[in-house]
Amino acid sequence: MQKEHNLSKNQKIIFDLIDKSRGPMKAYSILFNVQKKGIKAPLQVYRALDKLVEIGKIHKIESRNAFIACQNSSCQVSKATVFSICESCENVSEISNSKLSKYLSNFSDSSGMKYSKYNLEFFGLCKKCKSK
Amino acid sequence: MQKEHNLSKNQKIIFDLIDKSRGPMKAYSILFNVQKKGIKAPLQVYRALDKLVEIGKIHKIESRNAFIACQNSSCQVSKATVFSICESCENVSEISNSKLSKYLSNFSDSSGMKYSKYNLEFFGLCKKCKSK
DNA sequence: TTGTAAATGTTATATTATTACATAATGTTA
DNA sequence: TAACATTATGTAATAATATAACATTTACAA
Ligand SMILES: [Zn+2]
Ligand SMILES: [Zn+2]
Ligand SMILES: [Zn+2]
Ligand SMILES: [Zn+2]
Repeated sequence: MQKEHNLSKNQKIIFDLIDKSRGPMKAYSILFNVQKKGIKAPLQVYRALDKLVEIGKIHKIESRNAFIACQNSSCQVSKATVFSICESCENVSEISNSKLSKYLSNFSDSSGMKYSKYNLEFFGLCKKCKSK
Repeated sequence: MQKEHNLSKNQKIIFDLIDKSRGPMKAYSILFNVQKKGIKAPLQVYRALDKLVEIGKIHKIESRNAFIACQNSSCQVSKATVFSICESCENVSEISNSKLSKYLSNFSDSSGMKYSKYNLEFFGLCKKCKSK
């Protein structure tokens, strides 16, 4: 049961844009695309992005400084994320592999650290790009 | 057997600084610290960083836009990295766990993607910060 | 309805990273 | 050694990413 978050006006505009986009979007590209809807300043974009990340509707692809809609309906928060990134065409997908997730969520080592969150990015060539 | 890379002047200055530092360093903090050694421009720093990452002497902590010396003598290139990051004190360590590395290096899914690289960042509280 | 938290609007600025172009050092091969 | 290619450097300008500070408004619960 996923908590229903009532997105605010700006949050909804920005989420819809990212959700419809084919790939990850960068903050200033988002800004450019929503200016006709009245969102004029970077900060308005970043605030919405922060909130959307916080509630798990989108994730940040750290190595790309870009944002993608959650492709995994069970992600309530962005605290256990795995992505595959094609280094040629820059296509990004969210991987949901329960065995991998379980393995990572249960990971612990001798450092005494308590891990509450992780982000994993796999890089390589997608099917299309491999065959070129 | 690790290939010996003869670092250039700037590469050496910047690697030594990062290597001596207690934690990850940011590019402009590096710049500030090496100005007395004649490195005056951001680009000089970024070029050295790029090279050092390429040969695996340092790694980039993507979520922090910061750079850390490789703590794992067998890392010849930055292509299979795992870090633990304390969200309170920002302490970062490179995790070298052969079981985990093997698991991740062998990971494949049904997407048809061939993975050649990964970066995993674990977040949590370190021992010290937990007990505060 | 009053208080509080969340969201918005706006301007300015900080931080991170790259482009473009010129020159110098290094290493390889003929 | 001469010629060539590769790698590294220097410098200036600018692009791209992200936050600080402050004023106001909206949503919503006590
Ligand atoms: Zn997700
Ligand atoms: Zn591809
Ligand atoms: Zn390493
Ligand atoms: Zn800590």
